[in-house]
Amino acid sequence: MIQVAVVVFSKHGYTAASMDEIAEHVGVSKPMLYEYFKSKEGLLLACIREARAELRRVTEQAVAASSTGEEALRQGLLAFFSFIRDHRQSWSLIRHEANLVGKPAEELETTRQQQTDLIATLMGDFTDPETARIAEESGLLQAAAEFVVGGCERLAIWSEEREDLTPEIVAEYAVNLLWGGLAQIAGR
Amino acid sequence: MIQVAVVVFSKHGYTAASMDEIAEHVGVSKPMLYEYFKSKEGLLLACIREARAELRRVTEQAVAASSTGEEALRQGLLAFFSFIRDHRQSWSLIRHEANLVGKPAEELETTRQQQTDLIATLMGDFTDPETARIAEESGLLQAAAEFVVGGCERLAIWSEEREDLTPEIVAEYAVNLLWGGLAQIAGR
DNA sequence: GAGTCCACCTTACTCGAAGTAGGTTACTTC
DNA sequence: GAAGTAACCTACTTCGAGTAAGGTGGACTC
Repeated sequence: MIQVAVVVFSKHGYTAASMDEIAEHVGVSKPMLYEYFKSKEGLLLACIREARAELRRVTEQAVAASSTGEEALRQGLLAFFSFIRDHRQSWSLIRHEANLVGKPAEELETTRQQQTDLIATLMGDFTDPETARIAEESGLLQAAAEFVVGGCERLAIWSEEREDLTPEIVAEYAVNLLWGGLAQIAGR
Repeated sequence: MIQVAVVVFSKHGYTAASMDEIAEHVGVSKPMLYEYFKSKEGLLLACIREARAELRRVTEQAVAASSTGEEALRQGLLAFFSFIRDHRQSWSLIRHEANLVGKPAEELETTRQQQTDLIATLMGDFTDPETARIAEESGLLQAAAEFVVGGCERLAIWSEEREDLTPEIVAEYAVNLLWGGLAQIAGR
């Protein structure tokens, strides 16, 4: 049911997708959709929740299987970019979650926060304690995590239409950039 | 006229905003809006175009006034974060441009590309020629630019609800992260 | 085994907002 | 002053989100 909705939403976009169409594809009548998911927004929310949960699962798994900090970073990113490649529709929904405005989106913020928290603690783990404490207090750790997430999302969108780029290559780019910084690229 | 629309769109969100309301606030009738901007999407598009143009103006100006690469980076980011702080509504629209799905958004991609191109050439400028050539060929330069843009957007969203953070501080965070990389934070 | 309840599902509606048809005013041009 | 036209409005159509009210079948009571 949610799967069907994901397909329709990602095909036409949230606004253009009609509940009637979804209902028909599911093989059920419209009031049923409203029974299960309160509203059109509710349905979209459920879809996004599902997609995010799946994304979270694969990245956490990848991270957990790593030993060093740098490897965790690389594996996590690789899992992320691979997910994008293999689940375009889910990814499309996650990207467009901004269509939800106001209160209902707050629950999603929680999910997102979990994502950044994962990265933040990850970074905290492989940082020496004193530096980590300072970074944490200033909010720098959170900021860095947010930055990583945003950068990767954008990178994923960019790489979508470049078929010569495998998830491995993109993850490699991201790791290099992140780990070494621009100073390295600049050669200084 | 566009200004009014920006206010309404950013207040209720694209879907919830009604053309009637906008028309009334403007002091004109609905068909007029359709005369000038083809459709609701068209109106939103015009608003976003306007907002993006303004954003682009201030960042380019900041970059042009800088001499070294690192300073250009810092000043550009500062201009960006200041813009966000001072033009919440415009920023809100830019963030939600994803509401436009399909063809009309292509024109926006162009604008966005200009933004990343600016960053890419900027980075190319302060990189030694040989390194730059290699980076360019592999697409790394573009990738880095995309990453920067995405990271900053996310960072901007995050910093919006933290009033203790001035644009200066956030820009500083971003510069440090970008320039030095995570390795620096990790203390290794 | 007839009556009653209830979960599940449908058809057929309301209502609000996007988009449009066609008319009106007022101003320019010859 | 008639013809044309630009700018604008009122009043409509259309479409889709959300809902009301009713029907069907199975389980449960006595």
